[in-house]
Amino acid sequence: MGTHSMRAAEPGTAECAGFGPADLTFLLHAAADRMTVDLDQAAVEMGLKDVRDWLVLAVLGDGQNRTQLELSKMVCVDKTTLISVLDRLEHHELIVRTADPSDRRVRIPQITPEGRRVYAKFATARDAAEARALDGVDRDDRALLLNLLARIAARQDAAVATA
Amino acid sequence: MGTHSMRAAEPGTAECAGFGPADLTFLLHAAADRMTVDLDQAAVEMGLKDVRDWLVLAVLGDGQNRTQLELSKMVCVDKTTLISVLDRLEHHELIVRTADPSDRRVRIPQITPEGRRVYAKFATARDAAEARALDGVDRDDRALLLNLLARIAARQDAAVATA
DNA sequence: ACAGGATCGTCCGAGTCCAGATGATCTGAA
DNA sequence: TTCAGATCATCTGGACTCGGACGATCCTGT
Repeated sequence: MGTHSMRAAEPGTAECAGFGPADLTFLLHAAADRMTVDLDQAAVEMGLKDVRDWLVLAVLGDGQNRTQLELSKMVCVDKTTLISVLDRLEHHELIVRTADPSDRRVRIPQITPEGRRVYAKFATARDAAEARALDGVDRDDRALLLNLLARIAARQDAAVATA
Repeated sequence: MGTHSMRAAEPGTAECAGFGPADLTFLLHAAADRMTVDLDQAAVEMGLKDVRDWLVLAVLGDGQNRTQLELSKMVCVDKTTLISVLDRLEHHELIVRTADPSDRRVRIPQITPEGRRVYAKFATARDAAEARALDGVDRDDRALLLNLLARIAARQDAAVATA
């Protein structure tokens, strides 16, 4: 996309009428959309706005210090958009922006205890959603799925190859 | 989403820094994003705007008559957004909006010969992108991947279950 | 025949997104 | 030191998105 959404057509009632081209890109979007519908709903139920809010908490959860810029790359959200996410999380006191003593430009977002609590709560909703999505799929196949997805997601470059 | 983007952070140079939570939803988005970066680029190179433009052509390709509403559900694009896509495609004479003789409300978008030509051209770019993404993955695993994705994408309801 | 309601495509307005600019700060070379 | 250029977070303007409203049309019951 550059960058465009390809987001769900019908959020709540979301149809995304069960098929479409057996196209990898299409199926990835459709599947992602489907999951997001569930998780966004769970998010609002516990005071967040989006799955993205939760993803940020998830990344922050490991306690490693990260620049906002690093964070934006990790969660695949534009740096300018991330600002509003962090503003919201900070307002709800789920994170705090601390100053980096060694570089006064950067702000290090850190998760608060309350943030951890919300994160954990949301995690169970996520597990439930994944369980529903993969109902009847055995452990090996699930592992393979995640493996392949991670592989595709990790292909940093490739496009530049021919250049 | 309802509906939000979770789109790529850095479109062109797109990083989406190689990892993130081993979370199904996250990986789906990241993988979809990665594919989209490649395909969007291919799209603009041949005069389209988005992968979505191409997806519409793909769905229209089978020659079946479809309502714009049906179409919007199929490609997972909001019905109002689809209008601008169709406007653009029509302007480039890749599709035409024909009238349904049996219902004067509906308009049946149909692909033109030129549309088919562009579609076919894009298909090779898509194949190349998929080949790059799944390089080194054997045939069985690819089939399983597509299978599982289709399965997740097809889960129409589920959310309404508890209600 | 007709009214009430559903469904089609389209439009509008409020909200969201992002490319690029801005200001503050760091780094390295002179 | 000083200064030019990189890099951080943030802001801003213009584009995009989508929920809800709209006219046109169809359908069903009476």
